[in-house]
Amino acid sequence: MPTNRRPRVTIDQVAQATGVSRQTVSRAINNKSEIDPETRQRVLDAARAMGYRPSRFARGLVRQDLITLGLVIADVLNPFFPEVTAGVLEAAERRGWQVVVYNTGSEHRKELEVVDLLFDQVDAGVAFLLHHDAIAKAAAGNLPFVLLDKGGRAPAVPGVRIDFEGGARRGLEYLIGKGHRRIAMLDDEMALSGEAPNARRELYLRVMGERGIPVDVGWIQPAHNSIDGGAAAMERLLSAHRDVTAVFAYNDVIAIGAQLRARALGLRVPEDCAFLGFDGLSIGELVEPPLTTLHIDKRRLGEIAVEQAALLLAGAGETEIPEAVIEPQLLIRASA
Amino acid sequence: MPTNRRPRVTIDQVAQATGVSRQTVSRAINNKSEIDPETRQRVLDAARAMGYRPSRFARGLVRQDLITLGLVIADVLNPFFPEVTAGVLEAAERRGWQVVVYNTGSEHRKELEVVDLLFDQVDAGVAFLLHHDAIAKAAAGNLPFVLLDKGGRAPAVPGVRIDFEGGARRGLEYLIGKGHRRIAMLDDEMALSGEAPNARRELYLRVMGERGIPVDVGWIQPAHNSIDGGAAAMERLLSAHRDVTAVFAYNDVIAIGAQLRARALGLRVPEDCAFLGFDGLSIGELVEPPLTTLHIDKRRLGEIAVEQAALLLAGAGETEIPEAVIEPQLLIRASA
DNA sequence: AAGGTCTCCGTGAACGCTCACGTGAGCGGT
DNA sequence: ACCGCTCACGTGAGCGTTCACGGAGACCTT
Repeated sequence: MPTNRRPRVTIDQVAQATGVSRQTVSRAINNKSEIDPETRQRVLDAARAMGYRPSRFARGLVRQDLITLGLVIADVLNPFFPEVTAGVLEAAERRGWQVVVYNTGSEHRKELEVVDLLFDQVDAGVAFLLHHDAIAKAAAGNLPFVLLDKGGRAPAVPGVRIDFEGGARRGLEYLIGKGHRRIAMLDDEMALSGEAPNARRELYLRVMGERGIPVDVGWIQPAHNSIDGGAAAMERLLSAHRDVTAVFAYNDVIAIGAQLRARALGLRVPEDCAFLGFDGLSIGELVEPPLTTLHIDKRRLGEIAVEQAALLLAGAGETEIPEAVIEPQLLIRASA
Repeated sequence: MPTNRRPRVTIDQVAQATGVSRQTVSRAINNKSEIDPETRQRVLDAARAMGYRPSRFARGLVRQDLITLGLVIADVLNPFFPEVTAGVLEAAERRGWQVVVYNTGSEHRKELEVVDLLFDQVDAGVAFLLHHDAIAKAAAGNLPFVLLDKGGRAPAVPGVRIDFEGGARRGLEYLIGKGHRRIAMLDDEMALSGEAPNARRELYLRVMGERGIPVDVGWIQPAHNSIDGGAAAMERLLSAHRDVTAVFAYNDVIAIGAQLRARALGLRVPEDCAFLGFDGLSIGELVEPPLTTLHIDKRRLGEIAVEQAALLLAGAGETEIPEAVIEPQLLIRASA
């Protein structure tokens, strides 16, 4: 259905129509000097009338300074990503780069596809990638490439590491310190299927072990990464283990869904059951009671990644990139 | 601090290093036939070793089919925009377009800047623009250009119109039908400063007039477009007019902030004061009680805009673009 | 009148790639 | 020995710009 493209109007055609050379047209279009004001206007008028627009390809070919950054995220609709995006956009703008955005939904096929695209379309990439082979593929090509959230995995790839271990530990110890013993975990079903080790669940098991608190397997519920997913998981959890006193969620979105459902089912928060999220999304302030969570500076995360990409682009070796770690901070609101 | 860029490795250099012609290198890189498997491997290895990556400019110059869409939004952090973005991204991906995103914060200077950038960097633009001159500038250039949310203003520019009048009327009449008479409005301070006529406020005044309900000027409070802004505006409103029974907000974000603050100040919702938002954001479900609102299909909005851009790109005149209107639907949750 | 400056404009060349060809080597069939 | 075919590869041209020049004329200056 898309009709055939209209043919491109070139600078030469404008030149011919105006009776000048292409260089003069170029001068007019780019607002340069060495051109008679009247001629400039004539050219501009003709250009507009003919629908002329310079080819960014031809331009980019000759002036090598236009940089495009590829930003790969999992889900625009998850509030986590817009915040990272804000950081990336800002840092990129400061450098005069433009940013093209790709959404993968963490689907395996899509991730691989996007990595391929990246090589063709951008000068550097900054990405959330879940699947091993997509990461490997991205790292293998010779495109400056930075991983947002590189878990313990993929040490060879430059990127920002979020210290999930430290964060989860702080959170769990806070819960335990408050006297909780029956602490359930609502895990991301994706992270569960992914090949990457899940730092949050591992830490959960480890800390519980350290404190000598027995963990019932039923306490770990996989949840779809969404409000509804969290709600459904909570309902499953409750039907089997009504006695849990605290819930540690994979992230805020799941935590919020869970807390909402728990309240709908008549539980008091935090008296009957406390909730602890992860990410520090601002929407955590909207629910009642406001969600206690491990806050990640997502904006900074995006900025750092761009800085690293800039270093890579400037010719730094992958080993020269300084390690960057983001430390989640316990943000006590009221749900736990 | 950014070191000097490393020079670009060209196809000819790879060719020379491998002892073949550039065409053969091209065949290897692009996975084409008419090449010996062993040669291909040799070339690929050399390319990787030398850090070769084809120039997207040179490529784009010869094959004319790569399309880049520019998406201009006001604020990534406002949940309204990610939803639109999702629609745009999806529609663009279906067409094999890539999308570059610009954030303006609705700042006048930034809007003008971004419009300039657009002309250089993309093949078509889809934008939220608040300021008149930015819109005019965008429309004047000969870049296929579509306005997301074209208010009654700018009839010459193609774009999607959101029927704020119809929506606001439905919402207001619902409130009035519920018996409310002292209905305040929390308006966007930006839209107030902007030159564009504010359909929501106008409708508010008109409908109130039609129903013979006198409006106190103090009932209209400007609010910064954020949760906190809504909260602050609500507090101002309450300190002057404690007797309002309903609040009609410019959008959900402001409504949520207002409702949160009202509850914090001891008001019961909706008994003491009802709240009506605009946009239909999913975060409206998180607050207590869930926010009643005029729901806009934001995803569809993005999709339609891309469709129109595609039409324009295919050579359709601006007048041939079918009018698209999005109708806000009253979504009754519990806050009103 | 000769020289010098300024203003305005045009001409190759180059950017890095792909496309449409052209070519030579190898091989089987007659 | 010839034709014809396939396979692997190379060559010229062209995509649409900008950059570094070069040059013609107008206008001063001495």
